[in-house]
Amino acid sequence: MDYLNELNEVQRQAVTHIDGPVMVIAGPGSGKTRVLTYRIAYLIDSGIPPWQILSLTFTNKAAKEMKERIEGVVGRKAQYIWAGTFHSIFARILRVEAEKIGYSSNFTIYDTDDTKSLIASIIKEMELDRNAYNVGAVRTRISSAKSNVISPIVYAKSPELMEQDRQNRMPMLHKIYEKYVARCHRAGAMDFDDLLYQLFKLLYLNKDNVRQKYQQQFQYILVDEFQDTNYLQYSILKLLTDYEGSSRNICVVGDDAQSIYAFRGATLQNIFDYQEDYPELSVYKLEQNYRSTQFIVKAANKIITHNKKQITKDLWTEHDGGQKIQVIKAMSDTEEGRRVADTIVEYKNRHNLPSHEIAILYRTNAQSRVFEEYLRRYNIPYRIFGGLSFYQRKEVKDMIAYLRLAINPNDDEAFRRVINYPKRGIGQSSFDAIANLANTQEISYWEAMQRIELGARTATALKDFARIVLEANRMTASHNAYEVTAHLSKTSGIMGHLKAENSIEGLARLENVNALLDGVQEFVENDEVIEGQDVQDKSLAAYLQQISLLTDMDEDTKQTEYVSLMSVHAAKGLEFRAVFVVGLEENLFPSFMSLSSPEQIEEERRLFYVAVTRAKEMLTLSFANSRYQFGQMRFNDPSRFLDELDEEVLDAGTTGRGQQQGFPEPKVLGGLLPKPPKPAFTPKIDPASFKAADPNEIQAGMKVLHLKFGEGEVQRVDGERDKRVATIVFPQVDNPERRIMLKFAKLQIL
DNA sequence: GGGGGCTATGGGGGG
DNA sequence: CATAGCCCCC
Repeated sequence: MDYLNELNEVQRQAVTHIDGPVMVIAGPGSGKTRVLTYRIAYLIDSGIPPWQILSLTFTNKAAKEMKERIEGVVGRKAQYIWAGTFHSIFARILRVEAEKIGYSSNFTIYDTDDTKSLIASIIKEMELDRNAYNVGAVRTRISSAKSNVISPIVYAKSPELMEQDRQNRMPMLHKIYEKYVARCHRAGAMDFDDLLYQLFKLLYLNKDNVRQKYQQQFQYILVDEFQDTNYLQYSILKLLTDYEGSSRNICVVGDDAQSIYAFRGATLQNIFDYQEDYPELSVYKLEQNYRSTQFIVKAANKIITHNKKQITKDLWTEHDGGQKIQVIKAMSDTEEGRRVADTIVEYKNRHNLPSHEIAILYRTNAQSRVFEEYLRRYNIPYRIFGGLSFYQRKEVKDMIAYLRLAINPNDDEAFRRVINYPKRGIGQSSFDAIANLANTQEISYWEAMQRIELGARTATALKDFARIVLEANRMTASHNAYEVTAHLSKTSGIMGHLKAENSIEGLARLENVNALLDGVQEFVENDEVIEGQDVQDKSLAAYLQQISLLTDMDEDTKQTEYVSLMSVHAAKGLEFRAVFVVGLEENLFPSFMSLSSPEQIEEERRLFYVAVTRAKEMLTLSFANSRYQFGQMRFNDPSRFLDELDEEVLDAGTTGRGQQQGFPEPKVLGGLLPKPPKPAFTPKIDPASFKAADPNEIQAGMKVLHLKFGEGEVQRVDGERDKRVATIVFPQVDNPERRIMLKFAKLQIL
């Protein structure tokens, strides 16, 4: 347990206090991840079986990082820990227990677009006023009801909620909610909130004592970013830990000052309730900041004093001095883009700063465009996180809709999406007839389609469609995800349709579908053990489960040489040597949506606090006097947050009026940049001469050749038969030690 | 049933 | 400014 020496006194106490409820209040950069990791390592070293440990985070990336770090400390036992996001862990449990709450285990996960389109169709069917019933607003309302454990029945009985809806001119909202739930159920679908809500139901209803099963399973529970949990999540945690005879081993880690998700139901009330519900708890406060230099820490402390609602906490650092905070005052959004890019060039040249240590953080994703333009012009590689992800592109969603139908033909939203795509002669009126029958009989579109009687031509078209889906559905029993997807890409007509388009856009769409196919193939062929995933399962259902909870935030920001562009929300938990917080203007940051309420302004301020504390060494704040917003030129005042900073932390040279000029535009950048990005390693292997050995022959000590990782030496082999896993060191790749699932391995013995 | 063009509307952060 | 929904015509 040498790692205990790497901790300061408070951190060590938080790590070794493993019995009973604990709360860790962790300021930014105070070693929170380290505490969580070492705490789990310490639990395992104390003899707690790894499968009794449940560690919940908000992003897959945080979960993955934690597992990797734990594995570094305790070794491969780490893979048996239940570590993941609330949504992914709960989905995993729900797949097993679905029948106990009236679902089939192949349920679909509806994303926000599916939810919105379903709500839109319900509003239409109910013939409600489209102007009063805004789809987005209705969705938010339903989502927040679920997040507060309010069922449609309870909703309709609540005088407050009903009154609110009347005031918002949406008196029938409870009816929409009721229909929405029924429609999700008949389609065998759960939305993101359901992954929590249905798990709560499962535990609460306690059919076959399923609650006790998980209470006993999870003896030690850890929760990261506790300030971002909602009432529903807290209720689940209570069901799991607060019961007669419980050892109440729950440790929550959070920071009230970094609570930025109130808009999706997160509430600081959980922190206060936790202290009341677990009165015997111990609280540890981590206040020493190891991330940032003096001026940044000072600025952060100052920012948060402007909020009334906060748990008093004082961040301090041993890092003296450092660079003061720069301020860029630009005349326009274009100038802001240029000067930020100029400064990046300057940093790269003067401090030899690698791109992956630089981030541009903005309030809204729409701001990324100008920065993109200038970075591209200056030949600086960049990567945009967030915004429209790969899986949200139309052609990709169309293809995925077919995959979803193959697994769950009752998936109404997937059905609606592709019943007539590519065009097969099933128009609006035919679909309306199907939808009508489905609604009167309370069956899915798919079932309604089997029963409906329409004209001969339409009937044939429907039969063709049904055949495509059924064929793929039968394939799923015996074929892997790639085989079914490749098959469907042809039989659905999507590939042919895109090829026939013969335009540049069509070609790009075709490439995206091909990229999806490549992704599925990679999923199937991947022989490496990935923590938290069932590597044995190469089925289409397993693939869909994985991608439905994936966001492009989950990609590693540090692997390649890119400047990162992302929203402040997306940057939480990350750190960079140089950070640019841009668009610091009234109406933008703070957002115009939050100006009317003091609570929301405080949340914007916490968001600013999060942004500022991402920086390790260099922090630059920028704003523009004018910018294009909503399609027209707008003039915004500098953000109030700028005025709230002390002059002493700001670089006087950058705050004066005369400093409006940018750095001279660089001419040739190539030669000035530090070494070019290291290309990803690809072994030079001729696939024709490569002969994969029988996996059963692989033994420790052998020298082997792997198609992706090149030459390596087998360290050891664990497990038996289908579950044999080889640990192999490949000296030519970044993380040389890899764990390879032999069942799927393509290894040549040298 | 399919396609093109016009108008109205909304515009934030995300699993 | 981007997109959804609508109308109209083939």
